[in-house]
Amino acid sequence: MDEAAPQKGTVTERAIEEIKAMIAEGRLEPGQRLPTERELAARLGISRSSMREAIRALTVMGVLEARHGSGIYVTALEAGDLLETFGVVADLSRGPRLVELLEVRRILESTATALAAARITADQLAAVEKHLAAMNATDDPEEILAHDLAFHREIASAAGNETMAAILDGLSSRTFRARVWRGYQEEGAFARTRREHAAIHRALAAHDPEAARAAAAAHVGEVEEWLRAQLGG
Amino acid sequence: MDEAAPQKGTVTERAIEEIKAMIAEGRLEPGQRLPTERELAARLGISRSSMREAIRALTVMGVLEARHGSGIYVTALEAGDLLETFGVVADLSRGPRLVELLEVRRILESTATALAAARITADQLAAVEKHLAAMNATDDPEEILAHDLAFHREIASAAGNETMAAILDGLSSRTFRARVWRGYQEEGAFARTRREHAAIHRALAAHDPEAARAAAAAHVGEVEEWLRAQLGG
DNA sequence: GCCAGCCGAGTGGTCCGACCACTACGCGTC
DNA sequence: GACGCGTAGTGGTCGGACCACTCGGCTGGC
Repeated sequence: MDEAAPQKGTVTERAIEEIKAMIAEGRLEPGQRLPTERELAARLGISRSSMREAIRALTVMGVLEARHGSGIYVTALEAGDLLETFGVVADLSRGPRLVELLEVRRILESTATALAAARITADQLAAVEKHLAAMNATDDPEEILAHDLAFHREIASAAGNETMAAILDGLSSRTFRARVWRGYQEEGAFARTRREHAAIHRALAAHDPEAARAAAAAHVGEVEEWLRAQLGG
Repeated sequence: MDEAAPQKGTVTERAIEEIKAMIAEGRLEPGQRLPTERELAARLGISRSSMREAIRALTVMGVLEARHGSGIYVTALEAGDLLETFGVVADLSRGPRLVELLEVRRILESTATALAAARITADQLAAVEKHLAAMNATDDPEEILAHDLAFHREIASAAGNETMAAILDGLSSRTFRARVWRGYQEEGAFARTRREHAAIHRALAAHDPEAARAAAAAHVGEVEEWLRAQLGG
C-alpha cells in the first residue's frame, strides 16, 4: 500500500519524530490520551519494543506521561514539564561549563528579580518573606538549601514568566547547588549570603527594579567568582 | 546476596539514574566507551530491553551516543550536546508559552550581543558580515532564514559563552522561527528586519556594548510584540 | 615484505511472544 | 443506592532470536 518510508535513521527515531509531529501539528492535544503502545506500533509498522523506546524517550523529555494500567497521555506541555531535563544539564556540567551556566543564571535571575520588584503582590511578597525567615531560623544545611531554592523560585514566579522560572529552577537544581555549596560555605560565606538575601528582599519590598537587579546579580556573581577562582588556581 | 534494591519506580528509571550517577561521579569520562548493553543489563539485574530504553532516553538527551556495531559512548558533554533538546521545547510550545520563550531569548540575546560588542575579534566580525551580506543578497526565504540563524549564532559565539550560545540556538530552532515568520513577513517587516540587523552590526563594529544591547533587544522585541498582538486579538 | 581484500567475532538495532502489575469499569451483591 | 469483587485491557518486564553494521586480524596476492 504505502511503502514510501524513506528509511532514514533508526525506526525508533522515526517514531519519535512522528509523535512529536503529531503534537506540533495539533493532531494530539495536551492532556489527550494516545492509542495503546501495541496499536501505535502497528500503525507505524514497527515492533512494540521500538515503539516503547520512542515513548520512553519522550516520557523522559516531559512530552508524554505513561500511567501504568491506564494509558499514555500528552502532558500539559507547560514550561515545567518540558524544562525538567534542564536540571540534567546542570548536574552533568563541570569545569568551565559550570561557570558559563552560572553566568546564564546570573543574567536571567537578575532580570527576573527586577521584573518581580515591579510586579510582586503583597501575597507573593509574604511568601518570599516566609522562606527568608525559615532560612535564617535553622542550621540544618538541607533545610536551608530547600528554603533558599523556594525563595528564588517564588521570586521568579512573581516575575510573571513561568518559562523563565522553570529554566531558573533547573539551573538551581538540587545536586547542582549542593555540589557548589559544599566548599563554598566553609569560607564563611554564610553571613554574606544572608546579607545578600536581605538586600534582595529589601529591593522587592521597595518595588525598586534597579536595586533588585543589582542585588540579584551580585548574589549569583558572588558564587560565580568563587567558582571561577577555584578552577583558575 | 545483595537484594537491597529499594524497588523505587520502574527499573528503566533506575537504570537511567544509575548511568547518570556514573557520569556525575566521574566513573565515566566524556568520550569513554560504556560496557555493552548486554553487560550493563546483567550488571543491574534487568533485561536488555529495559536497559535499551534507558540508553535510548539518555541518547536522545545528548548524554550518550550509540554507534551501531561499535559501542555506546559518553558524549563530550559540551553545551551543544546537552542543550539540543532545548529545540524541542521551542517546537512544542504554543500560545502564551511562545511569548515567554521569546522574552527569555530577548534577555539572553541582548546580553550576548552586548558582550560580543566588547570582545569580538576582526575575524569574527568578518564572519558576521559575511552572513549579513548573504542575507541581503537573496530572496529565497529558506536561505535568508539560514543566514539569519548563522548571523546570530556567530554573535552569540563571539560573546565567549558556549552554553549561552547553545541555548540561543535552541530557542531559534528552525521550525520555531519558520512558524513565526510565516505570517510576520507578510506585513512588510522585511525591510525593518534588515535595518535592525544593520544596527546590530554597526554597534558590533563600533565595539559599543550598550548600543548592541539596545539593538538586539529591539530586534527580538519587535517579533515579541507582534506575536503578543496576534494572541491578544 | 607489504598491501588489498576477505571474513568472522562482537556490537547495537529490530522483532516476537509471553507473562506480570496495575487500572478502570461494570456487574452482581448487599 | 452504595459497596465490593472480578475481569478486560493497559503499560512494564522479560528472554531469546535474528539482522545490520563495525572493526580487527587473517589470508592471499603482488
